Amino acid sequence: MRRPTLEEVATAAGVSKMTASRALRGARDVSKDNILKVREAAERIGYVGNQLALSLSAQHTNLIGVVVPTMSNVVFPEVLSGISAVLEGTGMQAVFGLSEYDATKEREIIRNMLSWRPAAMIVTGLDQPDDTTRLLRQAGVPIVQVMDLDGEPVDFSVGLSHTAAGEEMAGALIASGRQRFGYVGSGLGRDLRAAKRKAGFEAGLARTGLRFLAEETAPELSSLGLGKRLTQALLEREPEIDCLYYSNDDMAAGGAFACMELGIAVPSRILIAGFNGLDIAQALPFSIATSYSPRRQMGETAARLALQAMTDDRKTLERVVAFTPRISLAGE
Amino acid sequence: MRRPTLEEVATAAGVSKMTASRALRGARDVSKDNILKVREAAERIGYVGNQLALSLSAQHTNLIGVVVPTMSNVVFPEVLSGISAVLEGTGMQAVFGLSEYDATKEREIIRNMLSWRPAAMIVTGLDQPDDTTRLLRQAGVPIVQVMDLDGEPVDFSVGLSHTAAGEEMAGALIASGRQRFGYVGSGLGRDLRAAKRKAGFEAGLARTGLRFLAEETAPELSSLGLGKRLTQALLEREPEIDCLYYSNDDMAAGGAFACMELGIAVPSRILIAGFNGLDIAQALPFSIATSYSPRRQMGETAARLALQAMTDDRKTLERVVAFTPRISLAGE
DNA sequence: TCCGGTATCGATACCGGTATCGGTAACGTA
DNA sequence: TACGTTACCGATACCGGTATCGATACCGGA
Repeated sequence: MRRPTLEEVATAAGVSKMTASRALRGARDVSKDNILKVREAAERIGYVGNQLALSLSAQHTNLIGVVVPTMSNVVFPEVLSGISAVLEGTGMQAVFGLSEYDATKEREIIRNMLSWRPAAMIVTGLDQPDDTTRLLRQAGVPIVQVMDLDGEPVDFSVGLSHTAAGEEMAGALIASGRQRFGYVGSGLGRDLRAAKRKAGFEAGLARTGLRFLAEETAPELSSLGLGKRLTQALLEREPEIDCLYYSNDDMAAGGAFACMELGIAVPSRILIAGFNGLDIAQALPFSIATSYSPRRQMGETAARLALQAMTDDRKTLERVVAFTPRISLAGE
Repeated sequence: MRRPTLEEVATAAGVSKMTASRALRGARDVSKDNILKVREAAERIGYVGNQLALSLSAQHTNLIGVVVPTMSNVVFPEVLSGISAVLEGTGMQAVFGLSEYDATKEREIIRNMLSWRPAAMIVTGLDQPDDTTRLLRQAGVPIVQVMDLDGEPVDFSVGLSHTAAGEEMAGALIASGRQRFGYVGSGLGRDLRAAKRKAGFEAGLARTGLRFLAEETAPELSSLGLGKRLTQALLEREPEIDCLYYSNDDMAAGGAFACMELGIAVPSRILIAGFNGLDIAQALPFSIATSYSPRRQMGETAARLALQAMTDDRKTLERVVAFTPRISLAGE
């Protein structure tokens, strides 16, 4: 049971394939009579056009390839959401792929996507290995690298500097009087942006001669549960801490829960600082510090940039779109 | 600057297109010498195969279309994650689409995807309008409907009964001694599964002659912040409530935060019940009730089923894969 | 020397659309 | 009547791969 082809629609309508094609596309040079006949025939036999043939013939697709590392951190679904919203109604279609923070897997996904001849690609981060970068460069379509700024983009980058974000958070926390810092992290080594924030934070501490008095990290990806466990472990080892920096808000919220269970006042006794500005950081009944990252907006901007680069002259577009995360210490 | 074609690789290697094709695919009937020459040429000029031509020729693709309503509820990213994991290494590629809980948008996405001739489709829920169902049925490929069971699947359904889940939660809460119930919901009218849970819960209450004493709902999608606001509003109107049922765990956790701020003991004074069994329901420093839904597992099962139905005889496969959510009142 | 088998290669057709271009019919006008 | 214009239609080529099948070269054995 094969799907009906345009040829079959044409036969059913008693016209040629070419006339049927024109009729369905609303092209000119078709009589009203035939338009009706073809539409009716197509409807009747349930014809659905074949993008494979169309795209092969037209030498381009309406596909935009999007690669993100994971879905288990809400920021990426939000980026996808922003991309999807901008593409809505443009006739473009996003194709998603998950790299699981694995460079090899990422390259295979990108190669796979490129074999579909997408009109543009949006990938996460700037830290791809050289062979992946070459692949992207040779694709001959606009490449937008999203989420990060610390590095050199293939074509365009849309994001924020995680190094700077970490450093500024450190500065703000020191300015607020904190002195004994600890770090709780997850998935370092894989999550390069979290690692950049940590490095930036440490640089910020170093400016006033400070450093982390304790660290607790795990290779797993971030989660509330992990943040809670690692925080408990860290506070047991080093109870004198007065400020904890986390790899992100999920971990930080978990840490906040740990403090609640231990009866530790937040933020008076221990200040908890994360990254992202998730919903949870605001809804919590007490304040935790965070940097608001405009995830959805970055997705939207990346998609818009990709669309522009497809049509406009690429040279006239800004190569780098920088966002600055707003730091909040007070939970608002 | 067009991408190089197989023809160009062949010319560069000094062989015919056909030999080049065979060499790159590792097919037989090519000399070792030519294999090397073609591989080298392809590598040198950065050849990437063209899936459009391949799939058009082969009359099938390696695409699996996946449609979910939103990314702003973590359960869907998790389903996607499960699908993606199962497809990993099978050569199949997932293509995602977001319907935003809009039936018209959903139909357009499905039509769009079908025009790419996917090898299977995975869509959310069983409540598509008739024209969408017809579209799916006529596609001639395996259709897996995921997340829900209350309805008749086109081919296969993988999920749980939300009606039953609501009803059972009501029973469990009544059995635990609660009597004055309230409901806090979001996105009803759009989120049909949340509506089913509510209806089931009400049926469960009705069995012992009970009903919701107060409801607070909003058309927006669920979020922690919304759950918090609606809970505050509801408790102001109806402070005598001793149990609140929520459309899901996001909302419930928001409600829990609202109670904390109001100094209301949870669960002793008010029991809070959600749905999904999210991470947050466990990490919270006090217990909230929830039904654990195996989101990732449903995604995995749906993907596996799609793969099987593509190869095996469809008739031998179970049409319905049912999961039963485990209810937890105690936060574990 | 001749023959069958094996290894290797390439010409051709085809997948299902659309661009292109030439053809036909109808009509108005000189 | 002859001709140009307009409206409409369809045959053909092409996009970039692979399946198929026939061709060629080489080898060993009779």
